[in-house]
Amino acid sequence: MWALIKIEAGYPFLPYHAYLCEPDKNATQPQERKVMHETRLRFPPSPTGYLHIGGARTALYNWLYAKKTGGKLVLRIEDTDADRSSEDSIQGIIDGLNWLGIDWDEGPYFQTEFSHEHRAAAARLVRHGKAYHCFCSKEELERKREAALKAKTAVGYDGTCRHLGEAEITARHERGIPSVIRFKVPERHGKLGYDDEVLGRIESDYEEIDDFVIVRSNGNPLYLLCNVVDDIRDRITHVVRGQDHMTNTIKQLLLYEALGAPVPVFAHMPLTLDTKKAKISKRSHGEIVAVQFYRDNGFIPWAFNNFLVLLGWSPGDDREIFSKEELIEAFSLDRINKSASIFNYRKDDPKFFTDPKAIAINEHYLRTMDVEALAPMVKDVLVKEQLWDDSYEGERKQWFLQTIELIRSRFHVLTDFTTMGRAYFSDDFQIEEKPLTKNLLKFPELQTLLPELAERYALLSDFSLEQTERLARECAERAGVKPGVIINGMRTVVTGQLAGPSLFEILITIGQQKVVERLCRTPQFYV
RNA sequence: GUCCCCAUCGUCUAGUCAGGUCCAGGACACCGGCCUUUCACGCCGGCAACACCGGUUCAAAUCCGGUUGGGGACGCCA
Repeated sequence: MWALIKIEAGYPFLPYHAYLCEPDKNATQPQERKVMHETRLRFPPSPTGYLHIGGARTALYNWLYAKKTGGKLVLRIEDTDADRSSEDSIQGIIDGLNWLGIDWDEGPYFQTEFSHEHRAAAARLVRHGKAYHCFCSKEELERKREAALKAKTAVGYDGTCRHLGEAEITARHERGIPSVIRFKVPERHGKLGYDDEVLGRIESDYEEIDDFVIVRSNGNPLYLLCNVVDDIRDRITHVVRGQDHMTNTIKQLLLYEALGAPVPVFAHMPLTLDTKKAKISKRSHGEIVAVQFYRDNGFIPWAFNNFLVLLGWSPGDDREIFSKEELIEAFSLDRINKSASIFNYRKDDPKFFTDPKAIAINEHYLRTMDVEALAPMVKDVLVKEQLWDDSYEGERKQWFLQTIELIRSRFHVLTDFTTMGRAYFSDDFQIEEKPLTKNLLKFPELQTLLPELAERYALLSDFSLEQTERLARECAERAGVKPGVIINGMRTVVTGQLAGPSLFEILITIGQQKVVERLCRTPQFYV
C-alpha cells in the first residue's frame, strides 16, 4: 500500500515522491529508497467536439511518457456534463486518436459510469465537515459577482453558507431550498503548493482559494471532484495537462488531502495559442485546429505527431525528425517548455494551408520514408478519389512503387497524388491554365509536331529513355525549334502540369500507348 | 479587479538551473546562388532575436529587483 514517508515542513501535504515509495522495513532510511510503481497516465477528453490539436498534443505527451516509462495510458471520457456531451464527439475523439496512432492500455472509461463514487466522495466530505451545503441562489451569486467585477474587487464566493448551523441547514432542506455542495477550504495561513515537473514549485495562499462547488444543486458532481476521484481510482501517478488547469490543481490538492489519497506528479504543459496569441478553441478556429482536418488533407499521421511534439518540447539538441522509437527514447517531462507556443497557421495563404512547419515536416516524411510504407497511404487517397486499381497491389506493384518514388519529391501532402499526380493514375485529368498558355498555346506548331512525334513513338519497339529522347530531339531539330519547346509541350499534354520529373521518365512511366494517345489529342487544346 | 504563469530571430526552438567557450546555434519561412528540358529535391550562401530599466559581478541571454508586454484562471463548464 501507499506509504507516507517524508513530511515537508510547512506544507500539509506529502511531496508526491513520498507516495511513490514503498517502505522497506530493513532500510534504516526508507525515504531514500524509492521504488517506483508502474507509471499510470490518463487522457481525459470531454466529448464536446472533435479532437483538436491542443487535445491531441496533450494525449501525445501523456502517451509518450507512458511509453517511455513502460507505464500505462488510460483513456477516460469525461462526460459529466450531459448537456454538452455527444456520442458523435466521443467517436470523433477516438477516431482522431486512432488516426494519430495514439493507443491506450485501459478504457475508454466513462466518467458518468462512476457517478455513484463521486457522490459517495462528496457525501463523505460533508459528513467529515470538509464540505457543506450552500443555499445561495445562482442569481444572487451572479449579482455579487457582477458587483465585485464592477467595484473591481476580488471575485469569488464570500462564504455566506459556510458557517450555517445544523438546525438551519435542516430547516432549509425541509423548506426545499435547493443547495449545492461546496468544499470547505481549510482555515490555514500560509501557502499551499506542489512541485510541477515543468514549472517548478507552484504555490498559492490559502486565503486566495474560494470554497468551490463540487456538487450541483441537481445532485450531479462537478469536474473538480470527479476528476480527482477518478484519478485516485485509476491510480494515476502523473497528471500531464495544460497550464489552464493550474488553478484547478491547487484546489484539487485540497481534495486529495481531504480524501486521504496520494497526490500524483503534476506537469503543466504550455498552451498553444493562435497567431493573435489567443487560446485555440474549436469554436473560434473551426476545422483548422481539428485533427480530422489534417487527416483529410493528406497528412501522414506520424508526421503530424512529430510536428505537435515540437510545439512546446525539444530534445535539447538539434534533432527535429524522430521515429516513434527515437521520440519515446528522447522524450522527458522536464524538457517541456514553460512558455506558450503559437500555432502559426496561415489562413487564406495560397501557399500554406496551415503552419508551414507542419507542412515541412510532412513533406520530409513524404519524400524520405520507405516507399513500401508510404504506398498504403497513397492507396487510401487514391481509393477516395476512385483512382485506385487493384493491380497496383498485384502485377503492377513495382510500377506503383516506382511511380510514387518518381513523383513524390514535389509533393507536400498525400492528396497531391490525386491532384498534381492525377495523370499517372487516370486519363481524366485537367491541363492547368499556366502550362496551357505557356507551353502549348504559345507554340501553335505543336498541334502538328506532337501528333507526328506520337506516330513515331507508336512505331517504337523499344520505348526507352534513350529512344524517346532521341526522337524528341530529332523532332525539334527538323522543326527548327528548341528541344525545350517539344519537351515542355509534351509534359503539358501528357501530365497537365507545368512542372514534374524528368519528361522522359514520365513517358516511360505512363507508358507507350497512353503517351501516344495523349500526344494525338494535342490539337483539341487549341480550339 | 484579484491570483497564477510566461518572456531569445516572423514562427518552432538551443543556450538560463551549475555567469565567461554566445558580437547567441539549429529548423521552418523568406531572399540569392549552384544543379537542370520544367518544377522540385539536394547542396552552398544571406536576412533575422536575448522586451525594457536598474542591481550583483572582473564578466550577465544566463543571477536578483522592478517595469512593460503576453497568456491563463477566477462557472451549479471540463
